[in-house]
Amino acid sequence: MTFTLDDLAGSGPLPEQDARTRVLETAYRLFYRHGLRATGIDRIIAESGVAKMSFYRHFPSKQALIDAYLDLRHARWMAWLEGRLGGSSSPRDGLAALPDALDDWFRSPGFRGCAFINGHAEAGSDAPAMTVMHKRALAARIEQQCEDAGLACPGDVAADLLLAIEGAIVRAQMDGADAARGPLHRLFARTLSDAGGERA
Amino acid sequence: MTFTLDDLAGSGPLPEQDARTRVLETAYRLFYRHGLRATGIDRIIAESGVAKMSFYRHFPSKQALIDAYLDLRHARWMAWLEGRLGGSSSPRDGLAALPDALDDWFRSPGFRGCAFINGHAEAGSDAPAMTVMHKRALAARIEQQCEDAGLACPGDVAADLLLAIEGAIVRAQMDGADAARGPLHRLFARTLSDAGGERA
DNA sequence: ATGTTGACAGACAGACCTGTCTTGTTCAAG
DNA sequence: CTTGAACAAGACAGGTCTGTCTGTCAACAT
Repeated sequence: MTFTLDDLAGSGPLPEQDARTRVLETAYRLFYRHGLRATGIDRIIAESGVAKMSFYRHFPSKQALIDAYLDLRHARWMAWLEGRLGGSSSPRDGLAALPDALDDWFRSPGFRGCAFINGHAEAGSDAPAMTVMHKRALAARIEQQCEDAGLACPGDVAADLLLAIEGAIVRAQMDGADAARGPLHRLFARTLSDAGGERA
Repeated sequence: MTFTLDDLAGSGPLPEQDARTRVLETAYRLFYRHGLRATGIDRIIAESGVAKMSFYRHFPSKQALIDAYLDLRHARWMAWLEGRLGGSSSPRDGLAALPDALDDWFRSPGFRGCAFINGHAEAGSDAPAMTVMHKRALAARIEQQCEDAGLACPGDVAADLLLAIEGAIVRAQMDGADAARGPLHRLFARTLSDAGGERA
């Protein structure tokens, strides 16, 4: 399944959900759209239609909510990647389909870059464990896909692709999806070509 | 000249400088190290040894100081790039020398990513003009270097290199310089090779 | 000598942010 | 029916943030 990543939380949370879910979904939307520091507890509480004490019953602090948000973001992002990677017939085609998948993401209405890159940038000099963890997991997943595809030097290829992915996310965030599309496709084609597959 | 980018403001500002310079240099160091929102006016004032009214005489608001900081950062970064780009004998060698230059930056003590990517991430949904401007200027400079080097499709090559540069900065920031070094060199080599030069 | 200019020191206001507490309501299990 | 858990609404405290204001001082030009 290939649901979009940022649309699904675009509208307000359903009032049918329980308090914790409403808070988390509202935080998911506001944290991603406006940033961690710029989003105050009061706004999350107001927009999720929840009492302050209900919030603090489920999340002992704002930091706990941020952690839960990043956990959820990680789970959804990896599930989205899995859907896009596994949608092709072969592991190598799955890798080759990544640029188009990312391009779809870049053009989705609520796109505002990678939540973990943004979170890391906001965190300043203190190291946020979750953001690094997400990138490590992504790197491991890409490398596994390279191994499954039988590419030469899967570690190097995965590192190259990952660097291109990060660059494309940043380019799309700052200069629009069109600025990332061409370079990302070319860099992927060259890297996969060098790794032993046929050139597109 | 190839001065480092983040070291020079590592120690406190010299008390001999005038108030505006001391404020700006302190902001340069604190904004980059801890982020824009996390750095309060009071701290900048205290660490620069300046009166609050002196600060507000030179900068009408915190946003004005942020703008001045980004201006200074842009000027210094482009000057650094110019020194690294022009240090080689030919324009093409200048491009080929970029991965090593960036690697030096990634390993410099105060490195914490690109100030403009970080600033853009902090700004949230409102568009900060300065951050986009910096990337446009960088793109134009790289493209000009590609033209000077006589490469085929200089626009495409410059876009590819720029995407690799952004990716390397993010990878180095989140996972260390070693995570960026190999992929950046390989992506540069492949791109320059495809553009008509000899392969390293 | 006197006025001007720039700077230092710090109090202060108003807004915002996190987190605690109080009060009242709903609803379901015992 | 009673009891207790989850929840809504909102006051409150303590801190921090930006930006304004009042004084004081030293250098310097007229």
